[in-house]
Amino acid sequence: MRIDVHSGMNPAQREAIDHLDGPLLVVAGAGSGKTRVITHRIANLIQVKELKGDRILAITFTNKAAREMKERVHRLIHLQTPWITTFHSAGLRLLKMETQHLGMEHPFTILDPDDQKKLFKEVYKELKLDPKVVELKRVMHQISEWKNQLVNIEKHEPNDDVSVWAQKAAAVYARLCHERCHLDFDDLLVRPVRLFEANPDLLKKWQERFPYILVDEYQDTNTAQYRLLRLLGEHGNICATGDPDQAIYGWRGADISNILNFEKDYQDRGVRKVLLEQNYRSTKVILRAAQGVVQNNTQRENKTIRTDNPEGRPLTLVAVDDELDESYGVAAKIDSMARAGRKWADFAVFYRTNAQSRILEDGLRRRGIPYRIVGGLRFYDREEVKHVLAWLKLLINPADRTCLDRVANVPKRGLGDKALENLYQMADDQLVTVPEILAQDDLLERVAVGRSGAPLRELSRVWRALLRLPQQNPSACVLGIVELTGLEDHYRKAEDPGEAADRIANMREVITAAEQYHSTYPEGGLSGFLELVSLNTDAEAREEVGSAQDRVTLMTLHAAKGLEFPIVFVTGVEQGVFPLMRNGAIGDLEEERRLMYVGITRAMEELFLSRARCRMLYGQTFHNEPSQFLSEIPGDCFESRDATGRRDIPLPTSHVNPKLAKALEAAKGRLTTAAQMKRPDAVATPEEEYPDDDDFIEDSLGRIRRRATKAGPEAPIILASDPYRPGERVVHSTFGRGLVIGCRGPEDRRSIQIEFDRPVGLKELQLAFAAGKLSSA
DNA sequence: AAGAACCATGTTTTT
DNA sequence: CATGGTTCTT
Repeated sequence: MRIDVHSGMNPAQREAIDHLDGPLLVVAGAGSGKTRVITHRIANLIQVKELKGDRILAITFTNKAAREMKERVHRLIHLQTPWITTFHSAGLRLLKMETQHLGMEHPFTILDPDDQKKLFKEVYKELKLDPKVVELKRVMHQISEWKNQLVNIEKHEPNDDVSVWAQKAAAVYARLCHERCHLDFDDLLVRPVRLFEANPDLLKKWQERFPYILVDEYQDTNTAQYRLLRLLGEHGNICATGDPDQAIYGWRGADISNILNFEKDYQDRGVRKVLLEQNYRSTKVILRAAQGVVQNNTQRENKTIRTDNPEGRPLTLVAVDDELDESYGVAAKIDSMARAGRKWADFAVFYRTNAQSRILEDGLRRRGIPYRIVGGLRFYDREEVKHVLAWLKLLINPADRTCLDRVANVPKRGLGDKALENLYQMADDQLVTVPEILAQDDLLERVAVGRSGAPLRELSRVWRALLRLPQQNPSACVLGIVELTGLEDHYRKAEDPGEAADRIANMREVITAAEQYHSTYPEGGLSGFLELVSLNTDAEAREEVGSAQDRVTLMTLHAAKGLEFPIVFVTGVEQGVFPLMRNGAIGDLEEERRLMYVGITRAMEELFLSRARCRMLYGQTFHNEPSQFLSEIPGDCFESRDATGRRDIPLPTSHVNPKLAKALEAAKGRLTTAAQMKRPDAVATPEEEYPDDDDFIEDSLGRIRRRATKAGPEAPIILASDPYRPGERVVHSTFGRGLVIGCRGPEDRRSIQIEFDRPVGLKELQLAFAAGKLSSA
């Protein structure tokens, strides 16, 4: 039996979507059920065509989207094995199955962006290129761009300085990658294309392997992705969905003309096109706002979205003083709506750049609102986790010098650049890998001489212990690494006891992840686990498990695509921030505008937009005008209007200058909570919630300044052995009188922070040293 | 070789 | 401001 896609479709639309063979293009506005079309098609291919699930290739852009799609398909039909993945992990899987065509000596490992940068530093060294002459980033970016555009770099005619060097660097980089059996992210797309182009039989095999291909977010495909699809999808059974108005990845090479040319590309295969304009997600007001913004784009196919949903509550525009007020305001509003019965998970807070998230987090934390951040600093990007993974990679690929570099001297064993250089020299001379040297006594003894002898033998001991780990059991390997390499001990000794616990907990998380992987895929082994974590897919999955709890979601506007939330806050809606300007120029205004469109259309019921009049950005305060996009939203979308068409409606901010109020209150020696100050009419908020809200101090000139507000959960941890407590007055024989802020660091190297009276100011002293000079005041 | 202290430098968005 | 790189000191 066939599964119905959507009751709201007209017969023509339904006919086109029900027709499973041949090319189909679904151009659909936000919230119109694109993904639903794909998932239902997958289900129907399996049910109606009686196709085996693994003959279907369904591609999305983010791991999140892939996972959601999998879940949806699984709900529709319970047996399932389609390849539902991102382009990158599809490429990785394919390359792993065709490794022999890559001509590498060892199983390859994926270079994470951090290691990639380190590798480029080596490239620079080899080329004797000074990073001041040509920026590393630029060269890396240029090469990545070439790869994604499928440019033949060797034959490319460089047209400026950067590309001259990039071309040279690319050659060295490629050689190093080959020697060390590395693939980078771009390779995961490019190498399959190259393999298929060079090997028609192989291509044929994979074309037959996947007689049906489905692609979501086709507007975001870049040249390499497009080419891969053209090659694999030559049979014409390709279904693409997308929305040109949501093309937001131009900066990484996505080419909107791919979707615009779809019909032409598949003309001879009887291409069908369906336009879906019915929105099932948002209220009418929200859609009017979205439409109002996006229709200012000139490069755009005319398309409107409409909905049968109710008119809904008007949008709210909030103008606040600065980013701190913004975070308070957002948190206060969420808090009050939650008191009125909303779940935390109903809320999402969006921002243009990741840097904005920290203060918003602080605001939520201060009110004790549970939240989760999507993206940003990821689990697998943490140093301690990377160290663990580096050892894992080394077990798989002994040629991975990049990983060896990372961990050889962690914890400090006394292995410096010189010692490693000798080791590499030896490996090159003997045509062996470094791990082989470490595993063989005769080779080891030849290099373990002089000062680095003992450290090298220690490294060898570690490596030999690791070699005994059972590679078919990833969690045993991770556990072994954490314990045998000394990483655990190393981090236990970290300066800050809290940090030490965090890092060790993170490494334990990797063990748990490996355990989970092992129980789900018993055959996957170490390399299967690595495959998963290299693309961060696992981190996202666990993130998602955590979010089954009720939490507010924080994320960038980019990360928000494809999602929906009842209540959405778009923050930092200021000229310069959104649209983002750098060097005084907006990169691509129309793309920024599409990003705004994406943001607005995530909201199902209510939308709040906020802007700060001034905002601190890398140490400087900027005064920002309202975003131009605000004036593009029709005035009648807002709550009330004045002569200019709209009014900033102060949300939780009172008209009292908060700084002044704060200073006055502080002078009286009483604490005022943010809630009392900014929401005089609000439900009384217990003062205990903001015990450390005294974030204003008077500086030496008598001005009122905001103190760095790193308060909250990072409140100083007090040890029993600390001689003084925060808040105590002390006298120092040199610096005079002062107020103890707190103590920190491990017990044997504990330090004390004291705010000394003017003019000395804040100082941090080693307790061991300073104790004799301190006494209670 | 390791750590502290200094300076410079530059900032989207993601796989 | 925060990160990274460099130089200086031990």
